[in-house]
Amino acid sequence: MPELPEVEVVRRGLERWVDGRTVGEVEVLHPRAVRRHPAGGADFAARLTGHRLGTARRRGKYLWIPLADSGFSVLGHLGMSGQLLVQPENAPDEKHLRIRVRFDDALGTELRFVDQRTFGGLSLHDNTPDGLPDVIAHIARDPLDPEFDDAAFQAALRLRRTTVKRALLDQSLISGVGNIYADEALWRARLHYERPTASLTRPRSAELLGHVRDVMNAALAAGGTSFDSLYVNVNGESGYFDRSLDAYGREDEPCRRCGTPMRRRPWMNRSSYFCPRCQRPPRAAAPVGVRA
DNA sequence: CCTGGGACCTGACCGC
DNA sequence: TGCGGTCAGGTCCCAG
Repeated sequence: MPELPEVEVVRRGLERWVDGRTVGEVEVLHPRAVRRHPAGGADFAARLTGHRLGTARRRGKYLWIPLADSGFSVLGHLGMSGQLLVQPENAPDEKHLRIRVRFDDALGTELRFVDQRTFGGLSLHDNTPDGLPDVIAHIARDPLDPEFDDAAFQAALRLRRTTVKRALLDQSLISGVGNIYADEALWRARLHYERPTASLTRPRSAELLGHVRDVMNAALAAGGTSFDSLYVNVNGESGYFDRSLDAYGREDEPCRRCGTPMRRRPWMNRSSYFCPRCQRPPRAAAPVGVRA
């Protein structure tokens, strides 16, 4: 479930609570939680034990902790329902506790990976020369990365033969955007989710990118978006940006700009929320790829 | 190559 | 009360 702002909130929690600590013992309680670690749970636990954790980093929705004394990292993805929690050692196990990391110190807390739907997980990977776990080399920089290349993104967008929301969710083009913030940015930009990317002018795509950044920064300032206790920071607390959403989840409620009831449309096994007046569907165009 | 559709999971909720 | 259908914030893999 979590998108970039929620993952960043978690990263900051890790930076504060586990930075510099040495791993004492690792328990893998569900094999799916380490399915991206091909050598399996026992290998994951053995290779992680004894290492000192460095400062947590993030690209898009991926998080990783470089090991301070080695050339590899613990990579994490929260999937749809994953949580990384720093809990007192004596706190009862969560129902969906999948991995426990104890530390070799006297602070009395441990790191827990909890995940109801098991789409997320942890794994160990060698770092590339630029300090990125090798398996996420294909993930694009995210829009809050100072080195994100706006011009390259806009150019790539125009070359795609797809629709704008699909492009926003394509993590190899721009990372960190998920279903909520895609709908929010499109609403702010007054763009329908099915607008062909090739029809976006440079000013339009620049404006859209600006809205993506604005909505993510605003969500970050509110501690992220959360509708229930499924998404929380490392201390188990929810963010409150859900109160500021303009599009996502607002079916039949009035558009905050024009008052027209918002609509929900099934879209790629999920939903798209939009204002039918502010975000007009694209006119049926000539089939893409047809030449005169 | 690129694009779109389905698979992978558990649980909550709704109507019958 | 139970049952079946739908929905949920993501990513990967494969067919075309």
